[in-house]
Amino acid sequence: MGKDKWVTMKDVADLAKVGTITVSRVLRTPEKVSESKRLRVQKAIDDLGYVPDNTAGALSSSRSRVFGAIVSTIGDSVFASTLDGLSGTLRAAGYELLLTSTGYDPDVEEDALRALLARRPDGIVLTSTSHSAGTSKLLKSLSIPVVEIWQLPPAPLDIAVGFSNFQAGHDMARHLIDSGRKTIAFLGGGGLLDARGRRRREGYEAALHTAGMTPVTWTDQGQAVPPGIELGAAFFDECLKANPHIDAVMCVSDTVAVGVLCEARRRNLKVPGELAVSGFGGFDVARPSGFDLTTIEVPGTAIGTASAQALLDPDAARARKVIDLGYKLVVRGTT
Amino acid sequence: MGKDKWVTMKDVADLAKVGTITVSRVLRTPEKVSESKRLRVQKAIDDLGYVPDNTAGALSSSRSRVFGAIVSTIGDSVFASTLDGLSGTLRAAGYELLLTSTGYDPDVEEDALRALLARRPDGIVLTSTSHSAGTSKLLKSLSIPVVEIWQLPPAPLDIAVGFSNFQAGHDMARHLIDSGRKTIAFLGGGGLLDARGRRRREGYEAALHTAGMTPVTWTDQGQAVPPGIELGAAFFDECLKANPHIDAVMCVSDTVAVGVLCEARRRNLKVPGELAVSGFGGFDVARPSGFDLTTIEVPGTAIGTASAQALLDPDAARARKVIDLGYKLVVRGTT
DNA sequence: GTTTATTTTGGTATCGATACCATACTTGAT
DNA sequence: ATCAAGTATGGTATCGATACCAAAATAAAC
Repeated sequence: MGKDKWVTMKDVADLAKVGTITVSRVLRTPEKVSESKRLRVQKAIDDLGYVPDNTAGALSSSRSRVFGAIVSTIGDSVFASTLDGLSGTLRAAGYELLLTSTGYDPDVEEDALRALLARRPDGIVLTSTSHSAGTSKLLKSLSIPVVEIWQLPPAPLDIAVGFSNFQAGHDMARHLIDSGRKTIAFLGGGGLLDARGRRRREGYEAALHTAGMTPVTWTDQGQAVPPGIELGAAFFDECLKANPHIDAVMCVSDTVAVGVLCEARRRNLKVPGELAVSGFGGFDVARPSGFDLTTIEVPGTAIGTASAQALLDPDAARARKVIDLGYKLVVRGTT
Repeated sequence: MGKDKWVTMKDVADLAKVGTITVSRVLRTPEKVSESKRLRVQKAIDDLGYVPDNTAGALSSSRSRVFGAIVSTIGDSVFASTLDGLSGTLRAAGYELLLTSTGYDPDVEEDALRALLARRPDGIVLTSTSHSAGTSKLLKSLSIPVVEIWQLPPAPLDIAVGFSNFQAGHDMARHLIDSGRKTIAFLGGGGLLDARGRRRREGYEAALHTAGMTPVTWTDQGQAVPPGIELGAAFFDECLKANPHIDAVMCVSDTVAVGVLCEARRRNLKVPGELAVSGFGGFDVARPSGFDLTTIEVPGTAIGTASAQALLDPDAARARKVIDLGYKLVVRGTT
């Protein structure tokens, strides 16, 4: 076992023959310390292998230099790119990321938030935009920046970074309508758990409504996890039984779309001749699958870096309030 | 905006007419407090909306209830499942996870570690097993558990959780040899960055050597990121030019294997008739791709939960030192 | 050379919870 | 009724860094 004693700032100060506060300044605001002392202190730090204690610093300065993030799952590749962007940008600025996942259980969110707040973070990132009453109350009482990412909420609590799922769903539906499809179904996005998918579906419904068409949606209300490939195939199978003359399927995600495409291939349906298929995501399973899927590409990493900047400079971000990074409708071979 | 004042433990104690220490005990060791006082304190906590300050608690108890993790990238789906397992198990035990990514830059590791140690974590998880001299020195001087995950190192610093990449590479090569392949190439795993992939390749080389066969490896030494699908296809293309009579390709990852399979399809090579292809990973792109890929499945989530347990009960874990969770050779349609 | 502005430096109180020790209060046994 | 053993409770010092203010050193201005 190693030594249990940490070198303290006082040890460094004594060795360098300065006051502790000077050591503190060398680390935080080196430009305010004369060169000679700065070098002496730096040498003492190196010699002793001093590692500052931020828990103490956080207590006295009430700035923890930590940001908290609450995501549904880390494994969800959607958030993974965002987290990379976030963590990278924050680390470069000397901050750390405290990560909590709720595992798609909305009841966990408030608990997770309380646990996070106990660490007195300098800011919080949330990936969900609908919160329980307790959560909202808690968030509103905070004086730290709160950044809601991915889905742009109608009334952001503080700062929002993302894009409009509704608009994206609407655009994709328009694309299918404009390319002459007559019966367009929507698969997935039913669960209350996934507000983002639901908004996409609502965009789809609005577009069809405007065009005088009847929405056909197929979803498993009770799902506890986001639908996978198998589920996509099954949805499509059932959906086709109920509505045989469907000529386009808009999917809540690329994963579901790949399932549909597999099932379509099995049935020898010509894509896009007899059936158009679209996805959503643009960076997960679509490319490796080899299906040349029409999809909506979302700016995952950009959301990460933009929200990091919002956390680091909340006033600048608050001036904009809602930072819409848009998305890209990528038309490829399946429509 | 909002109020800037946090409710303190003293406020709760005053309202409940008890000492601060009793409030502390209600939160940490409720069984040591009489029922009447416990209820009174609990009510005061709820009424005031008290959120404890763990930064203060960490300072006085020198237990931060935070664990640190250093990963190469969060986005890498390989670690994502592990992180989910880790974070989930830790949160259930009342701990938080401080996450840092090095972005495949080994020089960053020591910096990241220092930054992490400044938060005085109760334990550390590392995804890399070869460390700089400075990093090793730092790690050895710690009295907290250090868990190295994924690749089992020959000499673990403290506790190791994972499986043997060498053994896995060896097994897969044996499988190809046993099924009668004569010229087996290995794609990828060359970069110094990816110690895990390199170990797989070394296992492959050992197996071929034992069988009296000549290894054919193809890799881009200078790569800064793990090879993707396109690179897999390109590797295979070049490799085939140099060695036309290859009848099996063992890939460092599923992603590379999918690239090879795409290229093989383009060239009308019969799989597995003319060419056998194997991957590694078992949970990322292989399934969605629709190729029925023979691969090695690795216990991603299990590594996460097992390392969480190791952090929470280091003494039990240290008794085993190395926790080998194994892997699964899954023979499917491509070999 | 003296005064004024500016920079550099250190002492001490403080942040909020917990450890440690001492005291008050139970309970059960004699 | 008394004492021992155990449990419940509170007072106070403490963790390590930073804020705040005051003092000292230096530079600039006349």
